[in-house]
Amino acid sequence: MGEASRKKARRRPGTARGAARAAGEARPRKPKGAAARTRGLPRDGGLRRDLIDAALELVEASGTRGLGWREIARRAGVSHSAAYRHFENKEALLAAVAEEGFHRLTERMVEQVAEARDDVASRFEGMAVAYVEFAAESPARFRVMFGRDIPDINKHPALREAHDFTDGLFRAGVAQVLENVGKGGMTVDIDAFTLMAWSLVHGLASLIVDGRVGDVSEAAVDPGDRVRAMTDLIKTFAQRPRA
Amino acid sequence: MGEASRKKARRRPGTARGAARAAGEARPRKPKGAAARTRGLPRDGGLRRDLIDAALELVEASGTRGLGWREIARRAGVSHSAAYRHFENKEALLAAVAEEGFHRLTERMVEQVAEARDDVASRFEGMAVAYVEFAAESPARFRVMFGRDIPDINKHPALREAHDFTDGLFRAGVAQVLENVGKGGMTVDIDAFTLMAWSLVHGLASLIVDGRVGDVSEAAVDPGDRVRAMTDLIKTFAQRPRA
DNA sequence: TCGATTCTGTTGACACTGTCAACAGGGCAT
DNA sequence: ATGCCCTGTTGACAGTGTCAACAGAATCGA
Repeated sequence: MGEASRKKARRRPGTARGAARAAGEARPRKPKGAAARTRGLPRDGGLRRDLIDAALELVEASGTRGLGWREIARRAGVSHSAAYRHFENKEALLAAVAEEGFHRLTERMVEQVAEARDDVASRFEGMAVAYVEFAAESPARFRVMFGRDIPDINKHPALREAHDFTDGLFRAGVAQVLENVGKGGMTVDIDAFTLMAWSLVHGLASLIVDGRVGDVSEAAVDPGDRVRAMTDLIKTFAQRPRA
Repeated sequence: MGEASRKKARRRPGTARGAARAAGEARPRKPKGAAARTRGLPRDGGLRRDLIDAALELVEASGTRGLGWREIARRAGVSHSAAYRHFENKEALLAAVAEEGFHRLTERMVEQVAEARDDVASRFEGMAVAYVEFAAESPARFRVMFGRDIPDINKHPALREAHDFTDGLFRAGVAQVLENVGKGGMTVDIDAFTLMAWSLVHGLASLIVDGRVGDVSEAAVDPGDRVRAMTDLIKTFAQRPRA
């Protein structure tokens, strides 16, 4: 393994493209006209959708490790590398998967809040239940959303937006809780409080996703029940008699 | 992509080995004598160690995604596939990396506890600080330890043991806290309480590792300070005047 | 209406990966 | 001394992500 200078320095015959290109949407040619949306073959509604759906299925089934363009393309009924007309690279596809994940998570949080009793504690509990249940049901997707398959979320504006929306929803809920519970002349840093709440919820979700809870015996405890057990615990301490 | 039956069904000419083999240590030949430790070339102390060290460096530097046998082997001064005399496969190598991670984490927790003031709250805070600081300093290693690069920890007994030891340490600390704080006739489920504490700590660590906290302005808050801010917050609520 | 342009998909290639079989030499026990 | 086993090398194979070159179809500008 000594001998420097092997058979490197091939490739890149003509142009010098491919070197610097944003990880954005698809391969650009020329922005020019603004109406470049419904060109080319109709293809029943867009290959892009099909590719995302196929990727979603595969990610759910076997995680992000065994996810390959060839299999995705096969499921979508096209040849490999067709996907490169719709996604810059694999990371861009995963960003789309993550984006859909945040949309779904937001939906679930809104649902749970709507179903909750009309007090801030119940509403927050609803969001936490939605968060953890979502993670438990779609662990691989959850990992794509929060893991390092997408090293820099800022390179994917749509994903960034979806993330921020979910984030804002959660923060608003936490702020309400704090407002409601924080009487009594205490001054608490809202950011620190939010981070604590998020850590609690995200931590439980992560531990479930990574298979760290429920090793033996009790088999499968409902994730929602775990969250409720936690909030009950907090209430117990909040209402405990003074020492 | 049509035409079934391509040029498959090659390989596997002679023996039928490689089919069923545990994901344990290295390629077994015959356990036989118990003294098979210092055979072959001396190689300054074992290639296995060098491989783990090289893998550690690379994992820290660029995560588990760009981790390749060839580069690892090059750093260790051997040829690719030499590693297969010491590790069943890549997962086994990662398991070794994770195992070392748990050992290191345990060390740090013990250190912090030793340095802490002599009350249970401080000792627990010390463990939490160790946990989160470790994650922040070695995010890639933390991910290997808790992520899904190793799908089933039970296939790696040494890793399982290291994990369980750390886990036990943490649980013992939480149990002490509960014992100390749980006066007042309340009955709390110790498992639920432990899970809550672990979720809080692990959640903060995960959020930091995945770059979810500290997006703007405040740049780099010390992870230990974040933990202390959290425990202070909890104390504030624990000691708040009754409503 | 018609040619030019631009999308979108296919084909085939390249560099690179994990893993394995076949081989080779050194150290150990017999 | 002999033979076995350990540990390393070499070279291969199947499979990966990505790209260049090509080809048909839909649209736009004239």
